[in-house]
Amino acid sequence: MRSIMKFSKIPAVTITRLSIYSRCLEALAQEDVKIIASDKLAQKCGINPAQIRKDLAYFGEFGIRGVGYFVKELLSEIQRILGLNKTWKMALVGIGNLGLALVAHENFVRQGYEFVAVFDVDPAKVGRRLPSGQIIHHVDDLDKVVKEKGVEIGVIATPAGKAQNAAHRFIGSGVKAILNFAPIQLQVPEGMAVENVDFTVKLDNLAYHLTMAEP
Amino acid sequence: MRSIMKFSKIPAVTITRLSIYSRCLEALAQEDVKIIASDKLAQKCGINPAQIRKDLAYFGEFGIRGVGYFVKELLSEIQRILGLNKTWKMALVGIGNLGLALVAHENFVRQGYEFVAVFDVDPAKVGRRLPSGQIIHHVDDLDKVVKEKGVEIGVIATPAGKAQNAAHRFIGSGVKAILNFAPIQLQVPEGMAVENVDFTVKLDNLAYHLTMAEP
DNA sequence: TGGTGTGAACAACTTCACAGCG
DNA sequence: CGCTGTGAAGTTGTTCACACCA
Repeated sequence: MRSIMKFSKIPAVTITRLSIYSRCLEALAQEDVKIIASDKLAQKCGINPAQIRKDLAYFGEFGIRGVGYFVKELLSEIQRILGLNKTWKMALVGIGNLGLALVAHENFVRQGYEFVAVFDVDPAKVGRRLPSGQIIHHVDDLDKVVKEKGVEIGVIATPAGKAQNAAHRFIGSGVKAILNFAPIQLQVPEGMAVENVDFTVKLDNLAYHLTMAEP
Repeated sequence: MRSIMKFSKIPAVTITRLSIYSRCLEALAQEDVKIIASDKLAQKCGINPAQIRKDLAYFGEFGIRGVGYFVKELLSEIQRILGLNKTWKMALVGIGNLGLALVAHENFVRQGYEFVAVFDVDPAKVGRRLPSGQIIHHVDDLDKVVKEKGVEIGVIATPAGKAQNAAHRFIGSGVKAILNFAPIQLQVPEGMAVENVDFTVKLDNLAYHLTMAEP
């Protein structure tokens, strides 16, 4: 049964947790841990051990009964499942403070993600070259550049008011996945994957928690 | 029954959605929309209308049957529920690209969040003043400064390897809420609220989606 | 009349508990 | 023996459908 995927509706959260497992396993591999049981891994991730086993079971049987999981092997299986055995090409729209920070962020490259193109509308920025090497294109050229470079994931780091427009450009250019940092609910057609990175929402959660915890 | 909270275990996701509703309502208020029905609001948020009504019902009765909700009134009710009728004081650890972008991000202030202190370990940075006015303190002074300034929310924007240490500092200083940008699962004591802002995980979700959608 | 508020049905996800295997 | 893999039980969250009221 090994490595046979049972596509019986995998919960969305399972994928998120796989990503977390892979992180913990990377740390373990670095500490030279060879084998780990679901209980220990669970503790490290703050997740129930049965949950881990169930999540993995959607994709195959990766453990050894009575023993646990080989750290390196499990890590590479998870990375394969997530599609991290290739480099994903990303394009960024919005070269503000946040956009710059994202392009400069070395975590992406280490993880198999790469910014191959960047865009803005500001004429003062267009044509300039970033420290990381990319030339800033005008958003009007997005369609052309995205197709030329084979961009697969669009990243939006514009102000909220410009985000939907940026999304439209990506949609038109055939990009099928968007990572959205703007605090707005994007309207996209069926089949388009959108993930929101939304610190305002997270902060509101904390504010609520603190307000409730008051005496 | 108006304004009476029925603390009967409110789902965590409800709070997240309230934050999204408040955003949509802000946009509607700006477009001078006075009244909105749950169906329309649902469409704008990409959420089921019954879900919206149920979420609101946890906190009171804010609508008028046969009519809908007064936009401004509902907005201010939600903001009150979330605890946004005050300014929350935040401290940031880690003045890298991301940290700088966060401090410069004007969205926070507009929303009632303010960075009152910033920290780093780099001697070359400590003592300098940011464009936004804050002096960079050494992390060793975190406890003192946090108490002096009455910091309520800690923000971690360090590399993964330094994040747990930063968390420990915040824990020791009495801060009860952490917004964590580092790609690591923080270990914190009971009663501490942690929210992770995790774009690597979000990207992995997109990568998985794209991999599955392949022919 | 038309949309809210809500019990009741449904769906999704999590945890338990233990058979089964290395 | 000990830990995985997994059905079954439990829990949590979502949607339906309609009574009820402005």
